[in-house]
Amino acid sequence: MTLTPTKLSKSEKTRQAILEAAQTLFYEKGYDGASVRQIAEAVPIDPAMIMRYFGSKEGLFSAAALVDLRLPDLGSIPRDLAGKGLVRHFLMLWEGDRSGIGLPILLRSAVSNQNVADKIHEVFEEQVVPAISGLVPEGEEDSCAGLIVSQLFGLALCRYILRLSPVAEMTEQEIVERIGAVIQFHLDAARDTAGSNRP
Amino acid sequence: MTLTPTKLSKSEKTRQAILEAAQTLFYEKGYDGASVRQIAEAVPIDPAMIMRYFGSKEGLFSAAALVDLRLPDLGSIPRDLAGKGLVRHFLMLWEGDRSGIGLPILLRSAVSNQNVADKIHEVFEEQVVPAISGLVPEGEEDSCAGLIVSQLFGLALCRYILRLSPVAEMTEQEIVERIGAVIQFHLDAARDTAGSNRP
DNA sequence: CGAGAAAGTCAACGATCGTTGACTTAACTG
DNA sequence: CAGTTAAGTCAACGATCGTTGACTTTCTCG
Repeated sequence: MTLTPTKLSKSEKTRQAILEAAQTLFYEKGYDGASVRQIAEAVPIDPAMIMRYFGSKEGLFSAAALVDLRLPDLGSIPRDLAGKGLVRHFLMLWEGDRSGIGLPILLRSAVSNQNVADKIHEVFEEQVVPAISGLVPEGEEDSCAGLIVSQLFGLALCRYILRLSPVAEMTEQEIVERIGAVIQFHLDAARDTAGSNRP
Repeated sequence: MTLTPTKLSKSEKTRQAILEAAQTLFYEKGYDGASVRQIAEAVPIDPAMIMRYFGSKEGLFSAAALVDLRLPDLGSIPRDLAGKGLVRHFLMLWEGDRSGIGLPILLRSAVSNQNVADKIHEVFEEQVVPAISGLVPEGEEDSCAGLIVSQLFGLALCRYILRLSPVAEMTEQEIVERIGAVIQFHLDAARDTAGSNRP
């Protein structure tokens, strides 16, 4: 057989090892701050292997920072719980297992890298806007989603990146309640203001 | 005289020129992204002069990223206008003249630099918390300030750094109204929840 | 003018970076 | 076992970085 003795071929195993080390370092230090050599040293493997498996540092980053937000169907929960639900889901991307690390990686690197910022635009349009489009009137999805993302990105920035004391030390529950109320506020505001400026 | 023929001594003029070029480039590309050589080329001057005037790249950054938020006295305006006022003032740091560029510079670099993140902590404790401490009950200042800063930093992140379409394209007035309402929401929530979890 | 200080230039240092190609070792196949 | 392919190592490339010290130019003042 050309395939796996136990589960994964040998090359696939090192490929995964590289990917995990890359995710850890890209998450901690961003795209520019994490060097190919440091990632290789963490595996450990020769830096040249990274080029063989992923072509370039950019190729490695693209493979390490895939984002699938797996946003829940907000239509299936009571409308007035959507705010808290979104915050809880968002917190899990940072505090949960490795499967949700894509967005944290992107956010850490987007500030100093326009290509990465563009990737966030894609995630926004393909995953965030559709998820909340059922909750707000037509024509309000974009601006409402933008305002919600502003609050959630600001939360992640202060809590996980800057580690601003009060925000970093709040319990998960406190965050869900106080930020959830704000997200809910945005959702309700979008419903209320709709039509007020229409022909 | 040893001093100025017109207004500034020659050395002070180039010092200012270096500082302005540094602010522009640090703002656009962050601490790591902007090199001493690029800044020197923009002045234009030899890179060695930067070391003579500011000692090191860190010294230049410290001089370029001084932050004085000049927050207004929130006690002198109606309490229910504080939210919008804070947002308006915050937007001016990015869209106003060069005098308010300190925080934008810090924010751009803090994501990939722990030293800069610590500087933001200082600004938070010395300037932000005192400014809003008169508006919320004792014991709530820190958490309330943290939540407000979360929203404002998230706004700056999406509007000026990521340039996320809906947030970047809103008019200043729209932002003031919709984000201002959220800031006001945080302030009111801090007043309401005070005492509910007290001994 | 001429001496001395200030302002500015120049070339080079060691370090790190992403990337490459030649080479060696391990694994699989006939 | 022999031969081919895959997996991994090694040394080096050109580029850029922050920083340094020696040098030259410009200005100031006795």
